[in-house]
Amino acid sequence: MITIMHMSISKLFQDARDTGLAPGETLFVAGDEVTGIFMVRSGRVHLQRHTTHGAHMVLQNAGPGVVVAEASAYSSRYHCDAVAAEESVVAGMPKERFLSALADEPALAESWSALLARSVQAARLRSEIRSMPRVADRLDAWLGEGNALPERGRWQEAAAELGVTREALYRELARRRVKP
Amino acid sequence: MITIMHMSISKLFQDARDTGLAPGETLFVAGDEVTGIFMVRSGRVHLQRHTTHGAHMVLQNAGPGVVVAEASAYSSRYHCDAVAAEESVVAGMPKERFLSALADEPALAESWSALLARSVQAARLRSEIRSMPRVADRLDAWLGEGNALPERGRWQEAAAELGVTREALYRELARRRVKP
DNA sequence: CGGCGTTTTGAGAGAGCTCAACATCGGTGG
DNA sequence: CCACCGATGTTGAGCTCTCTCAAAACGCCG
Repeated sequence: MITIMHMSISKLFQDARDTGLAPGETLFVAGDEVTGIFMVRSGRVHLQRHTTHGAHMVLQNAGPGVVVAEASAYSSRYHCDAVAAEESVVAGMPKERFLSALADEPALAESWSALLARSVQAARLRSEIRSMPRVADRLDAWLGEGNALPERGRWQEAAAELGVTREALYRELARRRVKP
Repeated sequence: MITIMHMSISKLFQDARDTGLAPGETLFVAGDEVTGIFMVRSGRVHLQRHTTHGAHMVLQNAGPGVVVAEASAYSSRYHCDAVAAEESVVAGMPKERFLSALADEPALAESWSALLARSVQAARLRSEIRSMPRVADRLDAWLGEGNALPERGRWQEAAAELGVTREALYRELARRRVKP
């Protein structure tokens, strides 16, 4: 069932305009007007917000088939930044066209609602993970949710997603290597 | 506009069945089958999950007019517990009836999607708050978001919502009383 | 080889968590 | 009215853990 729902939203983006993104390239930043809705075709796009002193926190990790910043469809301006974590391609379509398509097709609207509902659960899970004080607990909960540690050279991204400093994650990983 | 969207979902619950909840009474627990959708009429219902050693964490603070566990509409079973934080009344309607009403009325479906979108933003904000290491920062961010400290006798609830221990919140409040 | 970014490791300080004692308040029942 | 009781608020001391600053060791690529 989930696959079917996923398919119908994907189909809506079939004839959308594709754009390539280089690693680190930004799709939009907080404050920008919301004119389009984007779906990741390949690669990975991070929805993030800046904290104090330059550090950034990941609020959504959008892989292939995932809509970036779903919640912005009903806002006039973005609340976060979106940047490509790697070489990516995103499909974009005008917000008005997207919303009218939902209004015309009830089945599509239901798929969209179900997708938003899963985003709510994902975001709540993230907040649950981040309220754990110990890095070890956060990592366990994150790994237990189907997430996997990225390849070497990208561990910092995992740290940002867990809401901890790089050093703290490195130490935890070292601790696990010697004493699992 | 927000008010209008809010109204239409509320109207859907006009002829729903009301149930009273005593303080501390549970509406449902994690694992229960999702048979109905609930909206808070009066009082306050907390959506929460148990952590280790009995402490609980608030994932949603549903006041009057707010739908409890919106994300569960597309799940077969609940992922969290819902308990009344105070004397409350909730309106419940069968899940099938709720979903078919959305399918029949496009305007209603759009309101529902917009409501889910706001829940996503709220949950993301919560995760942002909880990834702050200092209690003072969490409290500031929480207060800056329209939240207010509850009356005396319910400060622990605020602590649960901020994801900190009671003592930590008490100390921070004491710190602010003497040196604002 | 020489940068540049990532990974590793060290040391110190800060802040929350835990356990614990005690005060305060509200309600109950003798 | 007062003693008792439970829950909430308050404060203290110690521990643990992360954060911060800092300095290396790798690893990759021009």
